Amino acid sequence: MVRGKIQIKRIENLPSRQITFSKRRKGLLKKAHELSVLCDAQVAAVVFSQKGRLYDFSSSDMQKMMENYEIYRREYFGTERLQKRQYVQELKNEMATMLDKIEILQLQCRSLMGQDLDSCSVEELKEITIKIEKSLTIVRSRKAKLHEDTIEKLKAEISEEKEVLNETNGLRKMFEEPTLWMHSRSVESEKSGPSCSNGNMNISDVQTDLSIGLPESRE
Amino acid sequence: MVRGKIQIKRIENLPSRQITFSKRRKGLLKKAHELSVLCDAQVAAVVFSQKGRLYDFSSSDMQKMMENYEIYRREYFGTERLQKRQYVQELKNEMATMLDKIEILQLQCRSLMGQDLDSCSVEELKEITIKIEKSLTIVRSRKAKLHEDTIEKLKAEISEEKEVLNETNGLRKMFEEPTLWMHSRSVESEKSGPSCSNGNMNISDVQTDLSIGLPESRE
DNA sequence: AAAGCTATCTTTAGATG
DNA sequence: TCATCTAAAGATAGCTT
Repeated sequence: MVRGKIQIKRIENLPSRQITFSKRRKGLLKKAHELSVLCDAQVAAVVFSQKGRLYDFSSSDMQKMMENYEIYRREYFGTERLQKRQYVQELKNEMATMLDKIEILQLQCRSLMGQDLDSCSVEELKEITIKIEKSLTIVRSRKAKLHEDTIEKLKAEISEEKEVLNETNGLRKMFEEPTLWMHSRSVESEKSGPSCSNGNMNISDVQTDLSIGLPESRE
Repeated sequence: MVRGKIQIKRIENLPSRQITFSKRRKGLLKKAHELSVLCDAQVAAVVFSQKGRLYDFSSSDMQKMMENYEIYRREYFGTERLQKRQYVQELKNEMATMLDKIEILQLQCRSLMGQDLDSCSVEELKEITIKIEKSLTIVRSRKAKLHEDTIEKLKAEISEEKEVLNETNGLRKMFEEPTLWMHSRSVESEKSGPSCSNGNMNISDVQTDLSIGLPESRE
């Protein structure tokens, strides 16, 4: 029996829920009917079960009811149906604009592709020629730029490889002819600047001489 | 107090009816809410007072609810509104197609005008170049054709003028050196035939000699 | 007019058939 | 699944404030 009052939250037990649905649904529609009769009011109630079955009550024609609803909403919350008509109109306007745009673009494209020239005057043809030549210039310069970039990259790669090679050679020399390498190395570092991350520190700044005698000031 | 159970029929007493309306209306909407929560169902209730005031409850979007209702009932209802919605959908689809078209055309135009090339590979640039060069060829040949036509026309005009000039010169000569002219003219007319609109009548056919004496037959 | 009271009616949760 | 039962919960008619 009904011991405590139930809380209004989803009934998890499916059979219970179905039973309750059936009972309360019937109750709701009955109440709707009673309200409509007692108070001479327009009442509609619509219920969909979870399975999508429809149960409804309407004191008058449901369609009229819904139209009234929309009219009411239009007055208070903006002009839903009116807006819909305006909306359709706007869509159509937009489409007209788009059609124009498409036509213009198509003409432009065609003229750029040398189509539909029959109606063009010499002057117009000149203009088109100039346009196309400009495009050609732009595309060619872009292509040239790409080629240059590629060449630059390749050059960079090659010089890098050379450097690695030089270093390897240098190392080999260092072992094969130590004195000669030291000399060439110091000359090279004068040209290309410091190569250490430390900046001011340079191989040639490091005193590698062996001095014997009294200390002297270094500069 | 509540003596006997009430009968479900219109309450004639206005204040009573209004009070009952207020109370039962609240009750109905509450029940609708409870049903929707307890049974996880879609529930909507709409109530219009006699004065036309609206009170409603909907477990989900009322608009959707009504759409569902219409879909469910479309066998019984006319399909007017549904069709309208489909129409809007169709318009939207068409617009989407048009937008795509515009985009494609714009890209085409831009590429033909040498814009937006940053993302193009050398291969693509080559293709574009070829396209543009083709266009240029077409436009130039069209221009050349127009020029040729113009030249043709001018030539024709000139030769016509020349003819007129010749004729004028001829007339002048006729007056300046009649005999000489008559000779050359008759020779010429043998070649080119009659030039008068009258056909068989020719200037040289007109007897301009002054003859004195008896008439003689002419041939 | 709106809000509260309360006796009584109505609904309905849970059980049972 | 479905109807029926039952008592608590809930709704509310008529009243009061």
